[in-house]
Amino acid sequence: MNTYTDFTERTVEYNKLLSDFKQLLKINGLKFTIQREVILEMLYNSDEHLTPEALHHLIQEKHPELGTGIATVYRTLSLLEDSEMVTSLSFGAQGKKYELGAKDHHDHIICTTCGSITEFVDEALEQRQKMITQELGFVMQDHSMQIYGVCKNCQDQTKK
Amino acid sequence: MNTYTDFTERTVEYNKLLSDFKQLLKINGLKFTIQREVILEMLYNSDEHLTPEALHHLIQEKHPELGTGIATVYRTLSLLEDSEMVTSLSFGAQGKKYELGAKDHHDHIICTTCGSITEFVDEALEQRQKMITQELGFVMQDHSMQIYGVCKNCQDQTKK
DNA sequence: GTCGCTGCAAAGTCTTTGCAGAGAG
DNA sequence: CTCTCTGCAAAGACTTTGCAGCGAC
Repeated sequence: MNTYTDFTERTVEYNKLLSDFKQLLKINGLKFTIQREVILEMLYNSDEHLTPEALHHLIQEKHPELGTGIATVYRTLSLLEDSEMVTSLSFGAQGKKYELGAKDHHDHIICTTCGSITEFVDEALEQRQKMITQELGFVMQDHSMQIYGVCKNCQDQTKK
Repeated sequence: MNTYTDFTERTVEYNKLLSDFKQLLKINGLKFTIQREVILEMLYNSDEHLTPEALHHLIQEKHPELGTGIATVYRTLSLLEDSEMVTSLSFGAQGKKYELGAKDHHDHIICTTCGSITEFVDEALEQRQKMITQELGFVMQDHSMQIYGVCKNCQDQTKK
């Protein structure tokens, strides 16, 4: 699981991520373990926004031999979040969901019927946010935006 | 605590809110209790965004004779949230904060140093959000936006 | 070898629920 | 009077922590 021999664009991207992670660990005198790699890999390969529990299930499924504990998942997510390699999202429901932070900045639109999360980017919105922040005398560090609605799919479902 | 005899603008507004609440309770065959009124009142009189626990403390402080339980606070907040009279905000930290939903729509800018929450409204942002939602084929129900940064106050503190 | 990491289980938080008595309508 | 509410305490859900053995470096 450690080394890829084919170099599609995706694996190149993943390898960069992985080496960043290793770098990060080294700098802080931390160790690179199979569990940590698997967690990163799962986050990378999932298009979903995962809860710690969902992530744990996924790992149990794909790598049952590791017997990874939920505590390790939490610990690694904290580590990754502190290092800004993943971002946590907290919506109305309880619990957080995590996504890889390496992706470009984007916002989220959440379907209140099926719970799916779609990402989008809008430059006009970004610009406007910067302006507002300045007007209010803040120094902006980050921002997040969520729109809640009903997605095309669920609208169609209802019509049937 | 039940009846105000002066009619400043603020109490008029509060009385409207209160009668809406009573209306809501009546429609659903629920009862109007002192505890429920106090919770609404505290939410109305607080400019803060309150956690259930903070709200509970506040109530204990202002109306210790009621001995209001935390469970009642949670139950009432759920009730109010279901009825869309209050809105819950969940940020990165754990736990939710609540605010009265009767206020006009607005977004939040949160100081990552002192934790204070400032509200703002921006029409351009609102418009843009509507457009995006349409483009993505969603029917918009709601949205929320948070900007994280350092407020003027905390910037000044740091300089000293 | 050393010292951080891991799984497990126990301990914490925060929130919800069951129950019997209190109280609104 | 009836049926909902309430406070209390117990139970739940989700996270964090302590510890002894394991494993990366």
